[in-house]
Amino acid sequence: MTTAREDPTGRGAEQDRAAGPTAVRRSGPVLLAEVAAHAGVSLATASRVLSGSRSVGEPHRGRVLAAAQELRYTPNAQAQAVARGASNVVGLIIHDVLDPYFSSIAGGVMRQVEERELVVFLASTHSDVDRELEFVQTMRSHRVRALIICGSRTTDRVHNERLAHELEGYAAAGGQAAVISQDRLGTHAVVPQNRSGARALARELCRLGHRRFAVLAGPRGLLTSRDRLMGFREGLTAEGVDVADLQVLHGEFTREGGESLAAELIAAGPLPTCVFAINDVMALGALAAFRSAGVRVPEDVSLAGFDDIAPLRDVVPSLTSVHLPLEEMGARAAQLALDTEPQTTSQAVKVHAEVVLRDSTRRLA
Amino acid sequence: MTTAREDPTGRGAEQDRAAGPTAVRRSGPVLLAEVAAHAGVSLATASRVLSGSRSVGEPHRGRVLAAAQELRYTPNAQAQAVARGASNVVGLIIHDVLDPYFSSIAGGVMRQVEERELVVFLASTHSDVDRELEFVQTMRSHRVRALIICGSRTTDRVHNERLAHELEGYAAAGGQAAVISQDRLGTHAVVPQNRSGARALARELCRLGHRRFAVLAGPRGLLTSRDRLMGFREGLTAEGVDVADLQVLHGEFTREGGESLAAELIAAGPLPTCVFAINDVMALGALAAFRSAGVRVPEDVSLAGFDDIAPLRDVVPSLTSVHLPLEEMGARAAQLALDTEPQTTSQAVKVHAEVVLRDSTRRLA
DNA sequence: CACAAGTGGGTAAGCGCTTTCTACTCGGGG
DNA sequence: CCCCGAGTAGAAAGCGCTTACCCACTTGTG
Repeated sequence: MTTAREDPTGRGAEQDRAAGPTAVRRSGPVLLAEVAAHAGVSLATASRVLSGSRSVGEPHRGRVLAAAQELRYTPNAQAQAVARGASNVVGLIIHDVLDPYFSSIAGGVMRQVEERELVVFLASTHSDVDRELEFVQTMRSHRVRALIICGSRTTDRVHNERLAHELEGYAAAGGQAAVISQDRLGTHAVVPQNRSGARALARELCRLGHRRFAVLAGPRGLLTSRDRLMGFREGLTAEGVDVADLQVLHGEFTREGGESLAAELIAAGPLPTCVFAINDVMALGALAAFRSAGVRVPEDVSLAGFDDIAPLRDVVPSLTSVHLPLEEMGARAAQLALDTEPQTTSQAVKVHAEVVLRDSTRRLA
Repeated sequence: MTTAREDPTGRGAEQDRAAGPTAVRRSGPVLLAEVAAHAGVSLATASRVLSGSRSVGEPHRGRVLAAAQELRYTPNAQAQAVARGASNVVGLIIHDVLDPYFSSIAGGVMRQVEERELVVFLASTHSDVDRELEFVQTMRSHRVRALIICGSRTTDRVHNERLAHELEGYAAAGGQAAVISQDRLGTHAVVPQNRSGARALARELCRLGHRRFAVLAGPRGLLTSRDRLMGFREGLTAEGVDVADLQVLHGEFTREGGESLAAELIAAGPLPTCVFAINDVMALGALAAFRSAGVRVPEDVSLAGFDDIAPLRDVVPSLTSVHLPLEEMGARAAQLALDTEPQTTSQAVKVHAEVVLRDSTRRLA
């Protein structure tokens, strides 16, 4: 009784009387076994030639290479991963590719990944915590060798615990993870200095003569938003501004969020002299709202954002913001996850946030 | 020699009496075999419960689920793919995540992919044809069930043939591919009507009274650029404008490209009344160049772009462009690649390009 | 009450690779 | 002349999982 093992090509040994080149083509990808058969060597030898794991003598080596070429053989990466017990894929979880904040970070990650000849699994959560969790699972399932999660963390305790639990499982299985924005998940972390950046921004704005501020903040539970707001308050206090009458409006962390909050602000009555949108995307929305309401920036109101995203370059008036090296942050996170030895304790890299004053914030007379 | 291999649970094969604290934990992920052992059932049963491939009776079913939960089992997706002979990953090849044109398309693709509970491999070529080829190989290697390639195709014959060859191999192995921008690769295609869009744009601009134009075009070999230029020329001719003195400058297909071409244009002497940048990213660069040279848009020169990318919303003056439903194009490509039966002949979907006149192009007196 | 059809469990044969182990051929030193 | 590596090929045992196949056991039916 012939077992399939003895017929490496996967074709029937019996039916295939003329086992030569005219053999019936199986459908689907070409197998290593077919290459080996074509070259007249064993499976092991073919494997060794193609993956270069051991030297193979010249008569054989050339034949295998030729056969692979001729048959257009492409190794099955999944099978290789299973056999080797190690994959060469990296997971990247972001909120949304369409948001410049995330695409910049993704760009930085991609560069690092490409340098190492790995591939990346991209998943976007659209700010849904359940999807986030689900994706971490998926990534674990695919045994990604490194996992990078970026996107503002929340104060949602239940979710954070679940996530930490999941990441622990991932780490236990030998995976490396890096989170951008928060370092309380037991993984490596790249942490932008949101609080001190916002503090510095408040100081600069006060020095321009502003005293009456409004903040367009993100959802209450968002850490990034909370930290920046906190820093901003501290900065104001330090400059002697009474924080009691600081207007704080909470809304979505998006362009639309910024737009509608600004509209609210306009409708609410006398504008403050300066508005701080907690991130640039919201600032752009606010700018649009101001423009369509006939409120001039910076003549009627000054406007500042945070992140210094790329599209800011083309906006008039140029927007004051707090610069974060987004691509570099992505790259850094990738490095942490990729270049650290598995058993090392997790590292946290702080990223400086630098105030950049531009035309959207004017000096008060 | 490790005996642990022969006993997947890492515990005694018989009763679990010796288990407990002394159990030797293997490192790495939890295996299905461990779950099965923990639940006291066979590997097959555990597999059936977890993947739901066959009904399993209640005493066992519950035990397996509990064991999986307790041990935090996560199936090895790679091994599943190998065993099942089918993967659930989709490949997406773009030029650059940082370019809004591509990130929009990617957004559309992602949505479709997520709806189907698949994952995506993202690769960016940075406009390097060799990398493109390489990535197609990689994707083949990973046996992605669908592959979406987007990014302007070139006239480079050698490369196109290699690519077509590679894609043929991919298709032969049962893969589905869709290309955005060109339909000559034997795959499904989503083809924006670049030529007719540019033609319509030319007509509208002429109707605004413009006669003297300059085109900031991309690299000569780029099909997208070539088609748009051709359409623009046709449109001008149709409106009775002599194409002979149309200024055409070739440069990079990027913001910097647009910026330096515009600078060249300014330096070269008297400006035409209207400049057509072959895509929006270049238009934004041109706008910046004009601004810093003190050339007012649209007072001194009108400016139009193509694609209608998202960041255009925040630019002043609002930019005239030719709208392409980018996200939808990505979604459409994903659908073609994912919902078509393998043996069907490849389809080409044409995408209408709609002129949108805005403030950057003025009517001449 | 024998018999076909239907359930649900285990055994083991795969999936397409890698890698260990074994076997064999050579060239030299004792 | 034999024995000992060195070097290289092949057989086969994995990798972690799915599933065909088999069998013991219900049920329902004539």
